[in-house]
Amino acid sequence: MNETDLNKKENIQVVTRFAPSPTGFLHIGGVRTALFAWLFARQNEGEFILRIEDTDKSREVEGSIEHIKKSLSWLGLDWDYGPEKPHDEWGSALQSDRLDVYKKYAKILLDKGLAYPDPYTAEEVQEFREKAQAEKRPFLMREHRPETFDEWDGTKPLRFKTPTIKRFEWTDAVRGSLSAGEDALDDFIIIKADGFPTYNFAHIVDDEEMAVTHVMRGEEFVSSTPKFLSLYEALEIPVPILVTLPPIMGPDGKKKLSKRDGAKDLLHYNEDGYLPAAMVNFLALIGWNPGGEDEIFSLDKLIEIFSLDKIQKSGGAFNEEKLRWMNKEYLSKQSDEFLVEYISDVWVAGASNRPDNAQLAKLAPVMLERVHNKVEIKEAIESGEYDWVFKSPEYETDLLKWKKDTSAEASLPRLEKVLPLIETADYLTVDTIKSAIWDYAEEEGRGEVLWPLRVALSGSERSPDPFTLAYVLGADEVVARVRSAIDKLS
RNA sequence: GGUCCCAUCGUCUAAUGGUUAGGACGCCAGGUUUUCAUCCUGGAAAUCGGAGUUCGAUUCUCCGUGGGAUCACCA
Repeated sequence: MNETDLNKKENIQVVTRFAPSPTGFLHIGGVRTALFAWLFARQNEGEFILRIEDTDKSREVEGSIEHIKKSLSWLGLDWDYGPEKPHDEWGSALQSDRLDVYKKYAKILLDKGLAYPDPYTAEEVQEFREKAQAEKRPFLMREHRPETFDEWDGTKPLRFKTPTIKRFEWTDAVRGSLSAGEDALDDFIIIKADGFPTYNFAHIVDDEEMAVTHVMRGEEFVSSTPKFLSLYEALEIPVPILVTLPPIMGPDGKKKLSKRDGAKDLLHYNEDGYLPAAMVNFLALIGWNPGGEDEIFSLDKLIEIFSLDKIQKSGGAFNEEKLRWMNKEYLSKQSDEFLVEYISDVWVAGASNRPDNAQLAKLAPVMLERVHNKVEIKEAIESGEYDWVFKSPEYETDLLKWKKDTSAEASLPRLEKVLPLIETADYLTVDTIKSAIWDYAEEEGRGEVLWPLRVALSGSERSPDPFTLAYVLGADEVVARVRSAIDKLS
């Protein structure tokens, strides 16, 4: 290879695609595939295509395309060509718009004598299948190839006539050298009776037309790769680089994550308060990792460090615990403004027990320290954990008893001492409140002073510290609550 | 069942012939200004089994075992 060739090789325009069928929402598994393909394209300053494989009208679900687009956009994955962005040369990225293209390629096979109309009815095919099973041998349609057939008029399915039955060996960017024998080869349908192509045919035609260089997909396609290879040969088109991604397994690690087994719509995670950056980071680390001990990567960083050779071969379980942790990591880096907005979303607008904006701003960092997502915030609110914000606490007098004391009454003189301190304190920040009380607390014993004060303000066994409570509540309310506690004990 | 693939703590993974097999999540314990939480420190926790190659296998080979994928006019 001379220098020119080398340069040419390096200058190859990388093109990847994500090609979902519009049969519903996208879940973690599908999106991870999209993420890897996108990362690779962006890293190589190539193109990323969103191709919609809508060749099965019966399975199509209304609104899926919009939903898929929303899901990718949420994560920050953009596409250069998609269902609404056709390409100047190859046209639409929606397969149902491309029927003529598939016919053109079918014609090539027909002309070569490498395709034939299937003469059998579905029932007859089923009989063949059952007979083969009864005889305990593999069912192969190519054994029923008709010797002669009419010209294809488009009313019957068109089958690929596998030219040579042989063993195929190929290289997968992740799995390395793979091979499969003759059993993996058969005459498969390329155009259905309704005129739509099958996946097996359409994706090969489109990848060629769209100049896709790297095909990234799940391992479910490995076993049909010999069929694809056979088609590439028949069509005389080059095989793109095949990249088999490991499956994402369900939480039990046994089965591939699927809608059937409860895989959630990606956008549910948005509603539940997961940050797109956290989700991207989490997804990137299932089935891939850069090798070091860092685990927190921004999208830009991922573009920089992503590499095909670090993709795992075996499947990885979807661990929601780790996602929660990841989300908290990202939450802790957000601005106060963001967090106020974040929490504000959870409280139903206009509800009576909703803190005002000033209170929310004070509350945000305190609440976020205790939760991983919006679901947990909602739970905390509903369980009354933040009732102290808007109503005077109700509690048993005995709760005012510090654990080292014998009775709650021991707290009385301490609260009486605290009252003037907290009354005249500066409510500018948590620290200014703290400094008004701290010396006394040190002198008397921290728990002795702070526990009853905290209970007086929150009425609860668990809560943020008393200084924070006071800061959120404000001087008037604090004084009233401490007085109320003193009354209880008197 | 045929074909193909995979195999390190419970989970995500690092280390590829030589390490006390490392990190993270989760779990447990201790500590940090009172409780909760945060934070810090520590701990328990893995190379599926058996042969072979080798001075030495987590790493290479083979055989088992286990798991997965696929065998559609679905993608």
